[in-house]
Amino acid sequence: MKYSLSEENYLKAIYHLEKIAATGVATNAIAEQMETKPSSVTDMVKKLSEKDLVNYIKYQGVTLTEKGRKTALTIIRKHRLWEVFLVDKLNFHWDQVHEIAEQLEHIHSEELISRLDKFLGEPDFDPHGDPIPDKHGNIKRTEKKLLSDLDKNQGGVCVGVKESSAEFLQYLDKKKITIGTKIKVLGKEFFDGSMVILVGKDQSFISKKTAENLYVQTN
Amino acid sequence: MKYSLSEENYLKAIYHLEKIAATGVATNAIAEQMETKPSSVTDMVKKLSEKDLVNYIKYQGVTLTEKGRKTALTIIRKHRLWEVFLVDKLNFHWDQVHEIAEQLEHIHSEELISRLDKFLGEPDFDPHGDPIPDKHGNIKRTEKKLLSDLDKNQGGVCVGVKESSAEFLQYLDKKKITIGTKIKVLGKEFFDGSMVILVGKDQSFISKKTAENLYVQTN
DNA sequence: ACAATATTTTAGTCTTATCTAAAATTTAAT
DNA sequence: ATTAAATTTTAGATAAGACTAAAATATTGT
Repeated sequence: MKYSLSEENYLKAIYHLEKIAATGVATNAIAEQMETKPSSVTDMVKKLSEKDLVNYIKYQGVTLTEKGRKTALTIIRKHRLWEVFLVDKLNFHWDQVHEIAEQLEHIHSEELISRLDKFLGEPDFDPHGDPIPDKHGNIKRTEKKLLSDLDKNQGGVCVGVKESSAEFLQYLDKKKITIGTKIKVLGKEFFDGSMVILVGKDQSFISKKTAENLYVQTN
Repeated sequence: MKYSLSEENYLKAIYHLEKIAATGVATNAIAEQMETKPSSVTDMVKKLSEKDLVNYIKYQGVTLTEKGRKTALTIIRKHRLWEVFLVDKLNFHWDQVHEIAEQLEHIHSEELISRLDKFLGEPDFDPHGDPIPDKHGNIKRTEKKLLSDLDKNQGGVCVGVKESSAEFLQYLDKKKITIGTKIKVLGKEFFDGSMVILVGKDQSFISKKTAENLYVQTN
């Protein structure tokens, strides 16, 4: 099945919101995510429901059906594979690729994605450390922690970011932190949650907010 | 300026039709090319005229303005660069890439195309032998050339013969080559100047002498 | 419990791009 | 030079997706 740009974007948004909200995803939440109005969301959600992509009961929010989840995951797969292409092959910086990938993710061609995947070496993670679903929609789940949850002297490898705004990514760059960077907590200030950490060989000071948006793999 | 998918497709169609029709491009011709109805064309053409992309006088067909031509050429540039990507990097066959490139050509990002161009080695021709406009919309305008002067992978349309003996013309007939036939150079032998060429869908072997007597148009 | 507030849905409108049917204009034929 | 035929335009309708304003339902605070 081929879905419209709008339908695909809604599915993606609902998928991401479903991970956060334990209950059915609220109309208002979708509206905010999509930068549209709640009434528009209601209309679209009805249409997606007709197509068996979401479960929808009036006033009770939305959940993805299996079909909807699979569809969302193929779009996310495409988005992340294109991001790898943009960074690895075209040498874009990791904070420049989101907007372009938002467009590329809607190109319809299974063959294209299959070949792109091979061309890129069948990567498991995108440039922000997010996992790339395989063609069946399976995600390689690795437990990752927020840097803010590490204790003093604990260390790990940066594997992703929670927030991926260009501002934050550029800030991380300035701090010489990127996917794969080794980090160790040298000190943690109790009163404001700020940290002194070791980044490679240099000390760095980061705020609680930063630590709460950086995922590390500890092993 | 950013134009809609539909607007871009109309501009492209008009560009291609303008090369054939000496006069203003007919509404019906556009409708056929776009697989739509003449009345739809009239509507769109009015809109393009408002935006100063085409010159339009009722009942007298359309021509592209300078702005329209430039815009059409950037879309064609994108289309052809993506085709090179699909064939050279993803190993698609040259007859599989058109449909996918039709989608990719509408991705909006100058930076992307600039980097893609570099990544591909700034190619001058697409996999079908069509020339790739540069970022300013300039096409390597090659008026009619001798087939023997073409490089590998370059293509063109047969537009004439240098020698017009019956023998030669009969030979061309046997080779299924006539005015308007599309030809692409698949291989060129250095030592005797002979060529393997694609005539329509079939391969053919021709001598240097033959190639030196065939004019092709490469744009 | 029940009023106040927040959320969600409905109803009706708008825009873009398309269509059909009918009218206007141009081109071709005798 | 008229008429017939083909082309093009207009007028009005439709579908997708979004919006506003108002109505319906849920949630919250006391």
